[in-house]
Amino acid sequence: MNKNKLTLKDVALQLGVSTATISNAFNRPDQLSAARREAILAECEKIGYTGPNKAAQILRKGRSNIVALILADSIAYTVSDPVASTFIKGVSRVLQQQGKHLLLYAGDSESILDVVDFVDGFICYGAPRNPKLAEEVVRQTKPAITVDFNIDGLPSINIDNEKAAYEVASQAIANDDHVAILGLRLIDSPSTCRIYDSPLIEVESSISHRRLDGYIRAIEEKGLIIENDWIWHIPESDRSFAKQAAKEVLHSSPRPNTVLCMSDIIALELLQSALSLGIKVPEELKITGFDGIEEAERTRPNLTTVCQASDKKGEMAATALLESRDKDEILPFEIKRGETF
Amino acid sequence: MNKNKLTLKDVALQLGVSTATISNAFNRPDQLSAARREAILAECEKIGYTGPNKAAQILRKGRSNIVALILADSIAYTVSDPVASTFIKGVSRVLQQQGKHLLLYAGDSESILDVVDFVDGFICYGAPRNPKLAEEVVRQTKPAITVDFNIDGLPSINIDNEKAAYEVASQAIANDDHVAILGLRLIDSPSTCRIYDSPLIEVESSISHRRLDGYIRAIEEKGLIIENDWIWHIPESDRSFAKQAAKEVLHSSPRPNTVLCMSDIIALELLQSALSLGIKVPEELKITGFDGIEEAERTRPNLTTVCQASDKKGEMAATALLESRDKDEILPFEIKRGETF
DNA sequence: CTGTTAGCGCATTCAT
DNA sequence: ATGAATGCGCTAACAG
Repeated sequence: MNKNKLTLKDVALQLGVSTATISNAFNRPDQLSAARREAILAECEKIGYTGPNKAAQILRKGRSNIVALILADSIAYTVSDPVASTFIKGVSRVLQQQGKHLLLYAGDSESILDVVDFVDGFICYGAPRNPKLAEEVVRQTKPAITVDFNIDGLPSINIDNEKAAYEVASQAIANDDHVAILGLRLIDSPSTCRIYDSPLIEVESSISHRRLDGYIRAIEEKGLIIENDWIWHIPESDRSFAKQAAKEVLHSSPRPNTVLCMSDIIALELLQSALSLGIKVPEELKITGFDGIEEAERTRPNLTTVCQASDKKGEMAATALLESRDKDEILPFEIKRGETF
Repeated sequence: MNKNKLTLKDVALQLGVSTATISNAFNRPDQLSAARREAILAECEKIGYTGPNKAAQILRKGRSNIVALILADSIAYTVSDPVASTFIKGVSRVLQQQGKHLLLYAGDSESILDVVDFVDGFICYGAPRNPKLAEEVVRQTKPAITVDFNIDGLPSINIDNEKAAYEVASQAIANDDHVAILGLRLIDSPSTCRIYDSPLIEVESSISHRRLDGYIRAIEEKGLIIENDWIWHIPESDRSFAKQAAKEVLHSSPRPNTVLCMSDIIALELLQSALSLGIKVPEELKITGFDGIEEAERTRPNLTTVCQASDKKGEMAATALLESRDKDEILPFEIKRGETF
């Protein structure tokens, strides 16, 4: 038994036909008679040739069937985030169904240059932590699509974050409430803190700032105002950061009775902290979340939140990329009324 | 501006040097003077050549820097499983650090043939749902390693599941207990059920069966016996399946007062079901889990479980693959005593 | 329907 | 330290 892999040429030689015929047997059934094709494939099977070398095909065809999913953060962080992993779920479902492969690409990598040549396209899920990646995606020529943020001329998939935030806040807030906001990545700080007068970061296309806009619109519409020291910045949707923020809010005086949270993870930490302090939810504290993760339905009381169907978003992103759709999509959201107000 | 990508040849021509020199400038710094190299790289930067085409490199060098992680199940299922995603976390950390890329490969795919030619190696995390994949992994020649199961001559990474199960069970069980087991993938059934006399599946290398062995050894050592109708089969570590099983156990008579669960997800569902029925844990019901997921520490009461450091396992798997270590590893585990017994 | 040929873009001898 | 030539394994044109 020969350990050296058979090549198309070897096989052609052995079967006494030309390389093109073997190639066609595998790639273009219409180029030869079914009988001949069957015979050839059977022979190949017998001699242990499993088909044309994929590496060579990639070079030759310029297509690999690999799609890169560029994440906002490291892979490590992303796979343990329920929203992101639900998105990945949707993406992977479509890709697998279409015979495509999924390459996970960290948003804090140096560069996409080492995959751009062999990948078929890019799905960018959230603004990559390393902004250089976004620039590189624009500069290259493979199809690409962004989700939850925008890049120059690329099609994008989003929900209307401003409107969603506005709606959930509107429903939660009463005219005489004292409102606080637990925000996500609002300013450039590695730790949880009130934003005070710190400059907001990447304000243009940041979903957090759209949500902030929506919250503030709702607040002002009730005739209230919110000062910057009642707005917290949380560097990432991580439980321990969130817990810190929750603690600060609940121990600040006067204690807010309505807290708008920019993610369910944050809201759940706040909820748990509040309960363990004996604060009654929603009587003494109303809470809204954002995202609609599964865990938020399981808690008691369950969370009122903005449901965005992340898996659908993933499916849509993959589909849009594969069909090279070119227009932006705004996906619907749904306010899911729970028991936290 | 030329939209056609520059090739090594183009650049060589423009700079008036040979292609080999350009290639060496990028790949083999020792083959030319530092000064010359710098000059060439600078020129390349200026004319917009970002380096040798990776697709061509894959063919030429036979290396892509892509590692395939073959999962037991679909990607969709796997990313939302806390144990698996923790494992991925560990893998990805090492890969990123080594400049390797991660291709997620579903265990229910048809075949690995369409990636085997360009991938640098395989990490197989759990026995793939499609057993053909495991065979294909053996037959091919790229480095490969298995985790949580075994394949023929491949190195593997495991914990001693039998011993871990034995230890946690030993600690939990008292001499006059009535014990039940909530098992995972014990028989070939798509739904939750007691195993009765159904034939056990893939008994040899299945971690579930090793755990079962350990549980039973502990039980018998206490002078007890467990009948097959007190052992449940749960098709996958999924909350709704687990909830069903929990319900069955808690409503069976006589109700067991000790339940050994083969995953934390299962244990957590049981815990929650028990509490909502007003059953006191651990006074009326002792529960053990398996895995040591984060959520199991957060619950009240928190779970007594077998902690296996899945992220370390992932790191170890990636490292072992990249360094082509050839021997099996048995990783340590730790019984984490919580409040559920 | 089949065979011949010319690259895809590069890395690596082997000369110089 | 450098340049010319060879082929990694395949596919798409084209010719027959």
